[in-house]
Order: sequence, then C-alpha cells, then structure tokens
Amino acid sequence: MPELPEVETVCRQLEPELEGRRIATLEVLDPRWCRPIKPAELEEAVAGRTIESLGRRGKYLLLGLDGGRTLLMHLRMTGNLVLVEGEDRLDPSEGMRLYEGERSASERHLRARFALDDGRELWFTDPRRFGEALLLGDDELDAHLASRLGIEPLSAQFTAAALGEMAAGRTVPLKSFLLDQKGVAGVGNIYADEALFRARLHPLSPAGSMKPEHLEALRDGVVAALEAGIDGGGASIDDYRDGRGEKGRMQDEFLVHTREGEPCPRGDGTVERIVVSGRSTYFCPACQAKLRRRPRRRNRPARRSA
DNA sequence: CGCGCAACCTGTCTGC
DNA sequence: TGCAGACAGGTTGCGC
Repeated sequence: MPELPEVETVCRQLEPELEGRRIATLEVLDPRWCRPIKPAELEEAVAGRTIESLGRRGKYLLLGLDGGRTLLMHLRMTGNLVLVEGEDRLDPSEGMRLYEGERSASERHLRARFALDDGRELWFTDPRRFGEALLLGDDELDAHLASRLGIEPLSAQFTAAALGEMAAGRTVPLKSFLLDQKGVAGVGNIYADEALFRARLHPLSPAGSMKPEHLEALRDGVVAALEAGIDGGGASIDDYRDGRGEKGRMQDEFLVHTREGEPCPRGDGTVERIVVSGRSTYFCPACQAKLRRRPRRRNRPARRSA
C-alpha cells in the first residue's frame, strides 16, 4: 500500500508534531514487529529518548532519536503510523461507535504504541503484520539503506541519464524495472502504472529498449505521478490512512490504476489489466506503445537510400 | 548475474 | 448462509 507519496504525506504531517517530543514509553505488542530483537530490548532502548527528526528514504520512515540512533520503520502493505489523542484513541480512522468493551479495528491491529511526553500517542497499526521496525546506529543506517535503495526520484540526481544507466542492457519489463527499489526508490505498484501511462510507455517494454526521448518521458512521468500522489494526500484504496488517521484522495485521481474497462483519460482506448511479475498492471494499449527490444548493433547492413 | 515467483500474513470479496 | 479460492499497496530469498 504505502508508496513514496503515502510515506511522504505521513512524514510531512507528523514531523512538526513529533520533533522535540520525548518518548515516555514504547510498548511493542507484536514481537515480529521488531524481530530479531526482543520487544523488551527495543522498549528499553527507546524509552526516554527525544525525537530529533522524522524523515523518509524510499518507502522507509526514519525516526531520528537523540544519542545517535534511528528507528527505521517500514509500513509494507498495510501499516499505518498515526498520531492519536483523547477521544480519537478509540479509533482514529473510522469514527465508528463501539459496543462496550469492543476493540476498534485500529486497536485490534495495533502493533506498537509510543506514549509521548505531551499525553499523545503514536500508533503503528498493521492488519497484515508485514510492517517492521529496526533500531540502527547512524553508521549502520547508511549502509542498511544504501544496500537496498537507489535514487530518490524527487531529488536532482534523478535524471534521464541516470535512468538510462540503470536501464542499459536490461531485459526486465519496465513495470518490474520501476518496482525494483535499488533503481528508483519509492515507486510501488500504483505509481509505476501511473508513471508509465504518463510517459506513454508499455509496461512490458524491456527496460533496455528505451531511447533518450523515452528516458526523458519516464523520468517526467515518475516525478509527475509521485507529485500528484503527494498533492492528493496519498491513495487509500483500502487500508492507508495519513498521520492523522484520514484517508487520502489520490485513489479518485488515478489515471489508469484500478480503472480496468474504463475509457483512457486521453480518449485513446480502454484501460486493460494484465499481470506483470505477479502484480496487477493497468495501462492503455492504445497510447502506451510497446517498444521493440533494441537489436544489438553488430554487422548492421548499410541502409539503402530511397 | 538477471529474472520470475513463492512466501510472509490477514482481511475482504466473489462465485458456487 | 457457508465455504473455498482469489486477491491486495512490499520485500526477500530461492531456483532456474
């Protein structure tokens, strides 16, 4: 679920609220949340620390603590990080009335809870339990991230040339290419589809088949898709909630993702769904032309002039 | 090395 | 209504 725009939204909302706050206690309710270390160990290491920053790298959230350590969190498919207070505590996301003693969905799925020094709480909820947290020293942090993540797509380093270097010689479909976090960090299934549509590129085109104009288009498409996601406050297809427990609006703005059978926004054709490396993939076959695999230039016969 | 796919989990929806 | 099966935003590790 949460891709770069969703994580960025949470980050922007919570950073000003959390910066400078002291963590009174941390309670880890699900041991697999912080595996391999034991909940008690993490709770002790985090309690009493002051939050210096909340940042994002790819789809990771980085909670910077005093003492030179960072709590790295990943929401995976269904994780949420929500600041709750007072009455909201019953259920920050649904506003449902509960029977006496009944636990809300958020409470049932609560994996970890930070109590802050101002009485508010930061909840990590996650129905599917894929989400994770890891406490790292600043030196380990860099190595950990560097081995997993490539270029930040909203940074100046993300150029058509850089994209070309990554794609050179690759036969993977463009869709899979975009999903690889070691290339472009933060693009997931939703924004890969949206970026390819914007770039007018077919999801099955081999990554190495892109010419300079395609690389430009893809760079622009990725940036535009991600910025639209951030502007829309993220996409809530199902579980995603922002840092305040609210749904995003981006799901109403999708150009092709989840729009199977609907007319192409450019009016060119009908959106189709295919499966690429196991993931649902939506595109318009009329305006996203499939590129031919680039032939290796070897013994190319001289072209005849017409 | 590059690539595709199953596995990790739970919840929800569809079709019989 | 009940139940089996498919499917879901991500990442990792394994096999080819």
